Amino acid sequence: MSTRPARGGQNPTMDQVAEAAGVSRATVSRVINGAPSVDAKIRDVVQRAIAETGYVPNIAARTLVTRRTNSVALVISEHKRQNDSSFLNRVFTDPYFGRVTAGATSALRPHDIHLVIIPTDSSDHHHVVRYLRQGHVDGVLLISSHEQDPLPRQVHDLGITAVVSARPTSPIAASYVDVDQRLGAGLAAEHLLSRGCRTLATITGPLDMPAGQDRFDGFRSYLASRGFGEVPSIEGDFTRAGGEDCARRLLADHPDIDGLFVASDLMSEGALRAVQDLGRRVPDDVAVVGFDDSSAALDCRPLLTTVRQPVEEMAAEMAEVLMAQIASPGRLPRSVTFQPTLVVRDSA
Amino acid sequence: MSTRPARGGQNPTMDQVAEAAGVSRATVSRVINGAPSVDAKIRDVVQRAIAETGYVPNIAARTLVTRRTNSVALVISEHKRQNDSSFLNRVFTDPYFGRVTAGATSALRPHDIHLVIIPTDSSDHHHVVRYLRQGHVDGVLLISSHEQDPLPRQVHDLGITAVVSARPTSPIAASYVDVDQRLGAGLAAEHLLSRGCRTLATITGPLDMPAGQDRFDGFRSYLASRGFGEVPSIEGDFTRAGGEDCARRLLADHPDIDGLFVASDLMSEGALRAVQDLGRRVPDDVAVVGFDDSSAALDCRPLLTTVRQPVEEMAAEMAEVLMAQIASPGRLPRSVTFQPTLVVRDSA
DNA sequence: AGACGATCGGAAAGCGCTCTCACGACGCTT
DNA sequence: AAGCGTCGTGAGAGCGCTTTCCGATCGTCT
Repeated sequence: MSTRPARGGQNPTMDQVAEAAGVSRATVSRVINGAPSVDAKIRDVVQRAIAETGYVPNIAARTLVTRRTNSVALVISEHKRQNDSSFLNRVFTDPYFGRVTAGATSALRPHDIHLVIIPTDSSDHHHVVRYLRQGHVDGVLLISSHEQDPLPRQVHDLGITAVVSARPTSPIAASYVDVDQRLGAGLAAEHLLSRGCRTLATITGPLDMPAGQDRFDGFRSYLASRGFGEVPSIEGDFTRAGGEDCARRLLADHPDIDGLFVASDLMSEGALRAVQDLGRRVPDDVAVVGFDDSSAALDCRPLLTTVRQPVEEMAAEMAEVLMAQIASPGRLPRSVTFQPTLVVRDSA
Repeated sequence: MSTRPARGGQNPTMDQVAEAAGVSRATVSRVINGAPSVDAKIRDVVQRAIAETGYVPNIAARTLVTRRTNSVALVISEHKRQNDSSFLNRVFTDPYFGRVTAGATSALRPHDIHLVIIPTDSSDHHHVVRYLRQGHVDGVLLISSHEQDPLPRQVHDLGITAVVSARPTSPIAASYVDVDQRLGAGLAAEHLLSRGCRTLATITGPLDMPAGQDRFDGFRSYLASRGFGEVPSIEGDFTRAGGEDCARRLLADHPDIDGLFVASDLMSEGALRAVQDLGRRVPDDVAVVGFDDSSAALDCRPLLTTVRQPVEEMAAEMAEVLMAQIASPGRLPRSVTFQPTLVVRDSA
């Protein structure tokens, strides 16, 4: 910190370190990259020189020759809805993305790989694509939740190394990590049934998202397998306010509901509020099961019983798969599916 | 999209474009960088060649010579609290950061500058510092809300071009953008008084954050200037759950409160719920004024009257100042202060 | 018609790094 | 003692781009 670089405020280069240490540039490079074949004494001298000069490698130069940037992008591709001033508000308001970031970071950190977070909506895709093509990153973790999203296909066609957050809806040969959504929804249904609920209903996610669709299907098929017919349902939007609104309407139309499966914790939080505002007790009058097990589940009163999606682990796995893919480009794509679990708390 | 690059899957280089267009590499470079002295016909030919080959400039090579990356970092430096499994959860749960991102992006986009979002807590600072020193970005937008945060000073000492989100607590010569916090709190106090409230109280932000401290001070000084003495206060944590808890305790100790200033919208949301759970009507029994005017204000019932902080505009201004600083490195640091305004809705 | 300036394209030098290759020194075998 | 392999180091090419410097070409003025 004391010794500031020479060269008119510019950072010192490897040549200067080499000169200071009395060795060649190649040796400095070897020390920095941890090559094993460097004499211990020389390594010390070089390291001292590095410290003295305050040398930091210039990654542009390094990237130019290694073709590795040691960073990967986390692209959060969201769909812009109407009456949604900024999709960034949604991204920065839903705990899901924080969990993804945390999980990915934890896997990447040990390998000294940086995570570049890039939220994007459809108006923005070409910017992102350009960014990716310019070689800023070695690969992409692509969080794409919308069925119609063209980004996964684009990224794939461009030959950009990527791992997607869910099974792609169009048949492209890409690696992805997912949770068994249908199983999770079945778990919720089973639990509601087992605690004696007989008049079930569900607030689904947006049905143009695979996650919304699959959870809805999973819920219905489980009930069908147990001899139940169709149950009331209403399509939500994965937001707190939306959940509240849906619950209110659902209960207005079907006052006898005693068990409710809500396809996300955030919506559950709103739903819980509506149910209780309407004078019903939770879980005695209406039992509620959410989906996610995010921090929102703990913000609920009563505490939310919910289907746990191991988002952090899934994101970490995505990162692992991506790193493997980057290391061996010829590698065949593969998919990993995680099993959800039921977390029983107070709401059901 | 049809013509895939040659060179064994590698991206095409400028040389290949030059050959395809029948010109020299220099001319291709000029076309790409919009140099004025290129003949229109030649420019067309080159552009066609670029399209045909699917050429995308390699930014590592470009950065190496220009010493510009055309991206800036948005470093969100948060303090890790106890009982906080992941600080990322806070970052991705508070609408504030989405607004910052949106504002910065809008200013940067026209200049084709990328925003690299980097959330960090104290355990992580050296990673971030290394990232910044390696030259990944041309400058930094530093969102640092905590008084003790060493990052602003570190960044400054390292000579990294940066703009900070609030007046630095230690006296360093850095550019910053801020809102007049005290004025905003005064606005809230004035409004409560003007609508007839006489027994005021406040839920503050964390008092180790300048924002928390200043809003508290501003509120008290305004009241003092109107002849009021000390009012009940309780320190919150800028979270929804914290706000609810604080309101509950405040009202338990001081049942006669009829006007409440809550130092953030997120806390207001919780406080509003607590107040109403306790059987008080809002605003008739207790009037509530928040601070931020974020999306949370519209999630409140009743809709929240709040002090608007123009976060998007502030972030955009930060980006502008940063770009100016990058363009002319010798430029003296400057600060810009925005004025808050009162947004009257239904809660007060 | 000649000369001069303006305009435009090309050659080539590097930006800072990695990594292959060559080479000297040393220790071992035969 | 001569030959061989091994280890540690240095020299140098080259990654893909920008940019300066020059030369060529054109138009214009006297």
